[in-house]
Amino acid sequence: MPVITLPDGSKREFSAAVSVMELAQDIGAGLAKATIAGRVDGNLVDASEKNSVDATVQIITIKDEDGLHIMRHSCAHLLGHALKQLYPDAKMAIGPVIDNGFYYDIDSEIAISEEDLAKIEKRMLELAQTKYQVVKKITPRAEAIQIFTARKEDYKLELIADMPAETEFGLYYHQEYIDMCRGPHLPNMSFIKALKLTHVAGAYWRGDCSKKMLQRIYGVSFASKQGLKDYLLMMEEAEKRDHRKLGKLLGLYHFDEVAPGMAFWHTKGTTLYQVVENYMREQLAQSDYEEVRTPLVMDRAMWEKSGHWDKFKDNMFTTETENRDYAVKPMNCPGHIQIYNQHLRSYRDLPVRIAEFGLVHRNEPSGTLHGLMRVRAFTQDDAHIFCTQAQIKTEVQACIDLVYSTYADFGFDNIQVKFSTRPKVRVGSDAVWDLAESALEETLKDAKLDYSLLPGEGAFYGPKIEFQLKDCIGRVWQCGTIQLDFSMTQAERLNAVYIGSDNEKHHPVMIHRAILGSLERFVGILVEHYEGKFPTWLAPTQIVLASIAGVHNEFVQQFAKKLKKSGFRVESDLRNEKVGFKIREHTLQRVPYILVIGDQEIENGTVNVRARGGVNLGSMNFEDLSRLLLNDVSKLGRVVTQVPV
RNA sequence: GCCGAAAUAGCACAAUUGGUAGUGCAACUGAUUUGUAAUCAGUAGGUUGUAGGUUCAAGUCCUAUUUUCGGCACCA
Repeated sequence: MPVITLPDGSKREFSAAVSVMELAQDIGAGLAKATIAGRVDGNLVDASEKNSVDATVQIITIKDEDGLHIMRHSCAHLLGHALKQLYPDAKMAIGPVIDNGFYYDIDSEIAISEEDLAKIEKRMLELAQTKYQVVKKITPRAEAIQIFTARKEDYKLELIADMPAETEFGLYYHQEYIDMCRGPHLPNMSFIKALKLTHVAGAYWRGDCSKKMLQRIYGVSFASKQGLKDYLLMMEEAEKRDHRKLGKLLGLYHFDEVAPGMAFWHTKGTTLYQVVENYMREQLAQSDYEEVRTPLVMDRAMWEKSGHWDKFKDNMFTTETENRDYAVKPMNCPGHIQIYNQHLRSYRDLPVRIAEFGLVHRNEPSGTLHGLMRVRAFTQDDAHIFCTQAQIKTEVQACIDLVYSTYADFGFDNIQVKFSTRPKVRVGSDAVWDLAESALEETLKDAKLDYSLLPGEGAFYGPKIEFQLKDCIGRVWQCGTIQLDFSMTQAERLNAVYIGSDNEKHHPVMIHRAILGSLERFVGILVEHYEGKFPTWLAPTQIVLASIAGVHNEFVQQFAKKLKKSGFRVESDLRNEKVGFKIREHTLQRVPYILVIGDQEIENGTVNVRARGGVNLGSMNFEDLSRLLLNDVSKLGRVVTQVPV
């Protein structure tokens, strides 16, 4: 006699075990029709699952987040169902839910092309429209093995083999198609109304590059056709922000076959880059760093000693001359230790903070290159802080503070924090790693940051905190990082020392930190974040002066000269074109201010100010305009909502 | 690196079953002297990523290669 408590607190009593679906029918036919699954005492279950004891039950419909999730998961099954009809020899691996959608990994001799997706999608929708019922059968282990053996589903068998403790498995019957899953799933495929298979790509079985590469079919699905439409439109809009497209359109940088993964910065891109770099340089000065420059190429022996050669040589560019081997630096730390070691340090000198806008080269695998986000040559706003163990917390905290104030100035407020611990390939003893990890995590906790753990993702010399930002389509990129290193300074590595108050030699702890990370990547993120509509302090060209006719050109040039003298980045457009044409071009170039100058302005000694977004701020003289511009520049990127559109 | 796809004028794109490589913008020349998102006319621009091959004939088919794109693995 189960008593079921509903979320509103009301209770219903049943004479026998009752399923979620039966409960929904008891409440009303409409609800039953909308029922996807249930949450019984907090656990998600299929709508068909019987419950014989007292419980709290929530009915899940497509309107619930869980309902949408379940529907997407069932979409993966539907994909399997359709795919096996079209490609009977395909073997199904795994088909989980991801953000906005789902994928299924399959193994097939036949390569599925993007064109084939439309065909599969069509079959999926046809199958969904038959409104067939999904039947779940809890199946004993031996029988499940028998079923998948008969069906030649090798990957399902491997999954079963990897769960030796399980005695039974949930098999979902989609007409003739059978999939194995914990569930829950839709009771009926007609809930699926809006889906699209988006792309197909390779993916290693179980994410292991030593295993076979499967074909992964990605799809998205929504509760309504409008939801899908909105999503596709949003993606289309997001792709317009792509820094590779905008970089070309705005004349910021380009890439060339002669140097794959290395940017050619054009003058406007260079300006943007320098504004970012100089901003950071100012922060360094305020935070008591000393800036240095170290060689790009250093003797291979030094890299062997530092541990880089052993752990990192596959990613290093090398060169050789006069029978001596060199490597191009992939990191700045060894160079900074050379500078640290140039004189004997006292404990009174610590912490020593050595910073460099360090150009590093890393021979990244060809398949990883991605615009400015993943390159082979990039400049880190790098620094190494040499300190005592007692100083770690204060120094790490200062770095965290610098990350947050910097990101706020650039207009970012959505920052993901990750804490990465010891990787398989590493230097240093476990005792040292214990020390480093706990020191870093403790600071992270004290800073009250919301972070997630990435076990095994640390640097080879120490654990790290990562600060990640998202690109236009939601891909996450690591930018800032703080890494704790007890190893590199040891005698057997690069042997950095200081004399302690006990008059003995000690090895300092080294904190590796970058705030922006790579200047290249950070600029790429900035381009996408602002869609090229940079706040005035960052805009490569801040002001364009447009003359109406040739007779106005002299005044324009004088006015432009005055603005330049005041430190603004100014262009004059004196071309023999209509002012509408000029405005269109500079609007497309996302210039924050366009100054229009004709007879009226010259007569009054003013300029007519058109702000980005088409707002006419009226005519003003040089002093008023300077005040306006200075005020705008001083805001940096902090007030995101006030960026002109 | 792995799987799949793509590469045509400075840029964005066309080019039937293999049959004379085009259009728009940009560039250049001329006219126009212009008031807040495109003035008009004309001219020029290409070994179709590179290297081979098949064919009477290749942008199109085949092979190799480079780069790019989407993922995967990697990411100090």
